[in-house]
Amino acid sequence: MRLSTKSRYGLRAMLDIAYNCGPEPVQIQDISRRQQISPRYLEQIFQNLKRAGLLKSKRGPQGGYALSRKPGEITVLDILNATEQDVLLVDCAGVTPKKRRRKTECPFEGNCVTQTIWAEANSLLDTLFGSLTLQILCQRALDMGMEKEADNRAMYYI
Amino acid sequence: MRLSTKSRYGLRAMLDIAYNCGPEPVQIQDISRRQQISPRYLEQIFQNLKRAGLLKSKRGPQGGYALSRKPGEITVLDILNATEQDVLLVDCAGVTPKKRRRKTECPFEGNCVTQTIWAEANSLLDTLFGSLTLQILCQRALDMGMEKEADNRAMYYI
DNA sequence: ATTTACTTGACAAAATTGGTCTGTTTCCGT
DNA sequence: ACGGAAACAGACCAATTTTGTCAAGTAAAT
Repeated sequence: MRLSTKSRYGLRAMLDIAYNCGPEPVQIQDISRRQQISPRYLEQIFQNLKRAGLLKSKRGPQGGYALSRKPGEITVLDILNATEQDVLLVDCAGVTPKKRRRKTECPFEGNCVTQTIWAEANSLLDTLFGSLTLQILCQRALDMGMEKEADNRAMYYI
Repeated sequence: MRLSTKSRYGLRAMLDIAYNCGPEPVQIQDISRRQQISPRYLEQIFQNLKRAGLLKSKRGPQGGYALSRKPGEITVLDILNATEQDVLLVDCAGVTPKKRRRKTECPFEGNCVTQTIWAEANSLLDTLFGSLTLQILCQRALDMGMEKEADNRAMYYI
């Protein structure tokens, strides 16, 4: 019952972009440096986020990644869905798991009390994560006094 | 972010005991048969539950396991804590993980926005699971019309 | 053209999960 | 007292997942 690092890193990275950058694209390197995440691994995570339509990318010099929607329109749930392959606590509780794994079909399908519990837990988490947008997180970061690093890549070329 | 089978099986087994049996001990075999769980594996799970003080055992013939407290005094959270080694979604969000693993110390300890989110989620789950007792689950099972198998082991010796 | 950066996908070490097996200890009924 | 029924302890193992790394390409901008 642990979140994968992909999810944790993914959220950190997305928040980093929302917090530090405007609509212009940021390079992997920058995020990697600020968030202390291996650039290779970040690439991989960003692929997931891109496929999910949360990021858009631009190639070539001065390229990079940018949010494809406004921070207020991206929820933590969106990000988790993109990075976690099992968002649900338990297979049998959800209607449609992304991977139809179900190798061990539960023999008590339908009349299982414990199922109802896991379903409750899932819906609780969905509600929470679905209500948290990147905008809200940015606000919190501001309140916590997290310093904002201006997007001054040029600085490194002086 | 999935629950281990130990937790799921553990809860099913505990509910089974609470639902089907009185204070007299039940054998692994019976639960195994009713819940379709490998007896060997169940043994292992029951060790955890026993160490956590949720089950008491009796050896020898007519031995078995029984709840060590009343069903109203055992919560789902108790069971998860006993069977899951990581109840928390994320290491850095909890004060005291059972295993002090922390190999990858988070570089943003303390001033990390995402931490607050995981902490919120954890506390939400704790509240839910902590409020659900075996008694409540038994009631639900009754309401769902789950048939109760009387503890008639003698039946098999006719 | 060349530089820069994204893309794809193979590879792999390490941890975890899910489960079995062997043997030991304890206790009950006869 | 003794034989068997059960719990107990712990080693063991295969499969999967996680957490990455690496190399070789491909697209875009200058």
